[in-house]
Amino acid sequence: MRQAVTSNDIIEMVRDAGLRPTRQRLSLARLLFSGGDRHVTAEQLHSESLGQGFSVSLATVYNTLHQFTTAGLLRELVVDAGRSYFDTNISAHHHLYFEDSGILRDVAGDNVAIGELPALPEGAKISRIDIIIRVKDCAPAA
Amino acid sequence: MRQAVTSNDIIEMVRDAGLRPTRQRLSLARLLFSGGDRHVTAEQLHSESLGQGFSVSLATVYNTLHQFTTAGLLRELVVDAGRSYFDTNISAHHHLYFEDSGILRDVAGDNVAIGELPALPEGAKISRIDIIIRVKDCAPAA
DNA sequence: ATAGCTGCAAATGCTTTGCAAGGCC
DNA sequence: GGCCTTGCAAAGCATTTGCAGCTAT
Repeated sequence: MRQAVTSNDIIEMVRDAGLRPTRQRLSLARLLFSGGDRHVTAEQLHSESLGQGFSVSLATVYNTLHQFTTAGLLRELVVDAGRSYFDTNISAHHHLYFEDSGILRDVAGDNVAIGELPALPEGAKISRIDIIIRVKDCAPAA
Repeated sequence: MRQAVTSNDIIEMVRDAGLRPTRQRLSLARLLFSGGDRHVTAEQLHSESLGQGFSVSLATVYNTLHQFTTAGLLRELVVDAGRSYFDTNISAHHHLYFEDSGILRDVAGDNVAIGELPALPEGAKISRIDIIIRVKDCAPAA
């Protein structure tokens, strides 16, 4: 797991992504990458930032999330129409989605094996394989 | 593959789903289930119906698609934020998604094997496993 | 007759964009 | 100083909803 706790790490991470280390981006990066792996929506991250006392506009949150995604710091995932999550864990892994609570949990990549892949059309390259295991009726412990 | 070509088949299919066989639902069902397997968006189905000379409001298309989905005649799948496809193939299978063209293709369920499943929280039941293989850079033949 | 369905248009919710002001290098 | 960023508010898009009128049974 990526460890980026110090301010310098955060600054460097943003700079390495080819982005200016502005106050907003650093604050958001700190929220995203200081703890363990996270799955957040733009809305969630926005209210978190407000809760922590620094204000970032929602538009900037969206912009930043997409910039981080393009830079490879985040992975976007779509579970429901009209709701995008951003996953701070960019290693190969899959997801367990609790339909009732909307909670998302990682599944280690090697817990789900993909067998034989279908033949791809000539020239096509796999950019990613998303596996979402949808679960019902029982909310996770928390 | 489901074969439902005659009007009677269509009527029965809708009736079996617990829905009244109205003109609109029958027309849409005919578009959806007369050919082979299809992946359509609400918007697509709506313009198809207009093209065929019968008019159905977009709201009704959405309602109908969701009613069919709830009844188990369709399967909804989300590949991109803000775009829902409805798949007339409800058997176990997965998808190849061409990111450039937005085209979706079925992958036979047995071409992708799921190995060991992660332990689920107590009481949880898998409602579905979605596997989307995202492909880049090459549009399919058609 | 009546319960269910449809159509329209307005409302919703998430996301993106345009543009003026501000901040990093 | 110059260019990238930000913030706000407005626009955008897909989808849903409210309600009056219509239709299958």
